Amino acid sequence: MDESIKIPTTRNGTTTFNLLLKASEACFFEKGYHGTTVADITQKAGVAAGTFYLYFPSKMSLYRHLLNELSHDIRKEIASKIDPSLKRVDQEKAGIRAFLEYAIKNPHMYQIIWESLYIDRSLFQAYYDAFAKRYIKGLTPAKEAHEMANLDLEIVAYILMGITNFMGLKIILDLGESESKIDAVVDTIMHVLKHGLFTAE
Amino acid sequence: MDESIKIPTTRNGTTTFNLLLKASEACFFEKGYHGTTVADITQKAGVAAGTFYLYFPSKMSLYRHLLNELSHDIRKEIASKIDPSLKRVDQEKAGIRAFLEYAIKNPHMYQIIWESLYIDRSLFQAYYDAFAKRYIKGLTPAKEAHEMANLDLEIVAYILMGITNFMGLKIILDLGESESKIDAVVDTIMHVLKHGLFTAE
DNA sequence: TTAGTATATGAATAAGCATTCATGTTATGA
DNA sequence: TCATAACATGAATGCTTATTCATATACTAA
Repeated sequence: MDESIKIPTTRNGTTTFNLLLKASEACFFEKGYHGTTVADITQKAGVAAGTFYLYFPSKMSLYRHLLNELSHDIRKEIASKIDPSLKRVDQEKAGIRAFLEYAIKNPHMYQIIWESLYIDRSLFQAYYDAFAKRYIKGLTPAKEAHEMANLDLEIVAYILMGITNFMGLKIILDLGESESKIDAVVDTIMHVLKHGLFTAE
Repeated sequence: MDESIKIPTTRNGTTTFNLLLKASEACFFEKGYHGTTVADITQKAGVAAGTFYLYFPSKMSLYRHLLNELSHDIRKEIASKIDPSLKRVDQEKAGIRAFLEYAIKNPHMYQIIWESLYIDRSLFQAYYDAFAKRYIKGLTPAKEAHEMANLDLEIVAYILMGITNFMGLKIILDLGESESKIDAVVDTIMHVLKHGLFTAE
C-alpha cells in the first residue's frame, strides 16, 4: 500500500534508477502506459524484472513520479526563459516559444501528461490547475497595469494553455515537417494575441 | 483479423447493439478504455459476455466505431448551428458555442477522442486533421475577403481548436461550477479573437 | 407448421502481465 | 578481511481478462 518510491543511495543504484526512468519514458511514449509492461521497461533498461521493484512499489508509482518530475521541469524551463523586466506581452512570447521548444525536445511529454486523464483524473486536473494558477499570477499585474484587456484571467489562462498545448502537439505529431516552423507558429499566435484574428467591423 | 462490426438486421438486435454502445460510452468515461473490461460493458448493458462478440469482433473495433460516430456527430451538430449567410466572425462564435454545448452534453467525448492517442495514434491524427481541414475550408473565403488577418490557416485552425478543446475540457472537469459560465467563456474568447489580448503599444 | 437465420447465453479457455521471492553479488566502512 | 547493507537476478505465482464455443431461444418467410 505504500506508494512511495525508494531513492537509491549508491552510485550504482542511482544509475539503475535513472535507466529505469529513461526506459519508461521511451516505452510510455511508444506504447502508452497501459500498452507498456514492466518487462518492457526493465528489458529496455537492461536490468532484471525484479530490479524494478527495488525502487518502485508499482508501475503506477513510477508514472506518478514521472508526471511530477515533468511538471517541475517544464515550469523551471519556462521560467528560466522569461525576463521579468519585459512587458507581459513579450514575456508571453518568450513563454510560448519556451513551451514549444520544450515539447519538441521532450516528445513524450504529452503522453505522460494527457494520459493522466485515464490513469487518475485528479492528477490531470491538478496539473493544469497548477499551470493555470501560475498564468493567473503572471497576468494579474499586467491586467492591473492595463497592459491587457480586462478579462477573466482563469478563462484567459485556459485559452493560452489551449493554444500552446495544441500547437505543441501538432508540431510533435508531424515532427520533421513542422519542427522548423516554430517561428511562424509563434508569430501567428502573437499576431492573434496582439491584434485579434478577425478584422474589426 | 476482420475488424468490421456486424450491424444487426432485426429490431431486437438493434436494441442490443445500441445498449452495448451506450454502456461502453459510460464505462469508457468512468474508467477509460483500458480500465474497462468487456465484462463491464456487457454487464452494464444487461447482456451476456458472449453477446458482445455477435456485433463486435473485438473491444478495439467497438472503440473505433464510437470514435467514428462521435466525429460525424460533432461535425453535424456544429454545422447545424452555423448560419452560412453570417460573417465569418459570427459563424465562428456560433461554432465555438455549439462545440462547448456539445461537450457539456457529451462529457465522454474527450475520453473517447484523446484516448485514441494511446490506442492508435493515427486515429488521433486523422481526427484532428479532418477537423482542421474543415476549419481551413471555412476560413479560406474569409481570408480572401479580408474579413480576417492574413495568416497561415492551418496554424490558425489549431489555435482555434486548442482554445475550444481546452475550454471544453475545463468546463467538463469542474462540471456544475462552470457549466453556467458558457456565455462568459464565449464572450472572452470572442474578445480575444476580435481585439487580441494585449493592448497595442 | 417448419426450416432456417438471427440473436442470446455463460462457462471454459488461454494468454498476458504485475508482482513476489528465494537466492546471489557487489561495495564499503571498520 | 569480514560483516553488513544495498543492489541484482529471473523463475514462479496468481490474478485478470479478451475471446471462444457448445448450446439454446426467438423470429420470419414460405
